[in-house]
Amino acid sequence: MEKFERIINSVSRYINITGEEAAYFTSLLSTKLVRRRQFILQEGEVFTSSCFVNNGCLRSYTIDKNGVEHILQFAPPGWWIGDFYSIITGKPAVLFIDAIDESEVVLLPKENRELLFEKVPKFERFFRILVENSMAGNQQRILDKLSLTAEERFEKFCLKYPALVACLPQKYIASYIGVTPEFFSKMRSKMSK
Amino acid sequence: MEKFERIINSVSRYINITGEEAAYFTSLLSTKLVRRRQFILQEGEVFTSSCFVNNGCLRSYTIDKNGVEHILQFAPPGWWIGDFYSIITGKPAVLFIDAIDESEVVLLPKENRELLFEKVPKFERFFRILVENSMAGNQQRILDKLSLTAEERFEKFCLKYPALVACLPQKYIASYIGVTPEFFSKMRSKMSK
DNA sequence: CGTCTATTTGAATGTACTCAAAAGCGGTGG
DNA sequence: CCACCGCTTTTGAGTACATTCAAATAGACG
Repeated sequence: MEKFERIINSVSRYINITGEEAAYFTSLLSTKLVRRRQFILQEGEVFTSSCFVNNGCLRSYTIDKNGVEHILQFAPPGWWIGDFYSIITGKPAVLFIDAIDESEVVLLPKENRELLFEKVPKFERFFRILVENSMAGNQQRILDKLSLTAEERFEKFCLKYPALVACLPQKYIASYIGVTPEFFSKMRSKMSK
Repeated sequence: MEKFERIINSVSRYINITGEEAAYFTSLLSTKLVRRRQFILQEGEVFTSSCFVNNGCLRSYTIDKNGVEHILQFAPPGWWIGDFYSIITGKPAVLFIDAIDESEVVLLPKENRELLFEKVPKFERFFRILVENSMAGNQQRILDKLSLTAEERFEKFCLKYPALVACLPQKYIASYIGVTPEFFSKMRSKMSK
């Protein structure tokens, strides 16, 4: 299947799967088009699917008691996005997830992921490695927020996600690094001198 | 083995293992006594072992360019601690890990963990679940740092780790929630009114 | 072209930090 | 047993980084 080529390639970078296993895997998947600003998840819904981005770009975030958005993650093509809390507990999600650009995503529902683990146990390995890598990144992000200034966090962001810096509205970057859009704007003009 | 009882129990909460598998697992482990303030890892060393706490308490942290410590994690009994970056990449660690109290830890070196995955694949499942749970917690911590005030973060910390609040020096809690010890002290006295 | 949203700019404010000094607390040795 | 030492916590004054609110400007899209 054309539309599952990317996810198969992504999986194959960590584990070897036969054509048969790949066929079984893709039988558990579905694709979905998500329009700009369209939600695939709103806080309070149960959302237990893991979501792989074929193209476009999504983001996950919360909205605090003052109505301010705080972005947890961007998901450009080839990345996974979801709500771990909801996937693990089966309870309502704490996050919103929507599309920044028109996107195509691949969905792997929790029940199917569990079937996959039963039938093809090496997928346990794939998801273990995937989440261990994410974990290393998230731990670094916590430390960065604790120890770096806003300018330094922005510089790191630019190095880590050069493609995103070019295409994201800067209020999203401000939210991700943890400052207000106004302060971010002032900071940028100061940095360019 | 007495000293591996706790880790076996911990693993058994997520996967069923036979006596034989447990025996193989424990053959890959070693224990170590860590005295108060003693390091099991200093930044720049390669440290690829996963570390399970039998008793006592450890912490992982970085030291920034001004010499200030920033605590990433506390590891009371039953918790795992390590440096994901070093485990995954094999490169020098970015963290320090030392004992807050006299502790006994169980060490699982990376090579042994990989042997374990080969021989008893369901351990892939155990570690996947373990790290998915950690991931959910870490994502929440990022969002808390982005959206909550220092007071709110402290209140959450008290709810989540009541046992730690009672026994940790408060400068460690300050570091974990991301404020200076001086500010933390003032905040506490303000909150108690 | 007009509307809607994003970005910039400025002034006032607040949260948290730095530096300095004092007070508290626990362990150790005389 | 108490005096001293080192480390943690408290307190205060001054400061800095980042926020809020408001308004102006710039861009994007139908």
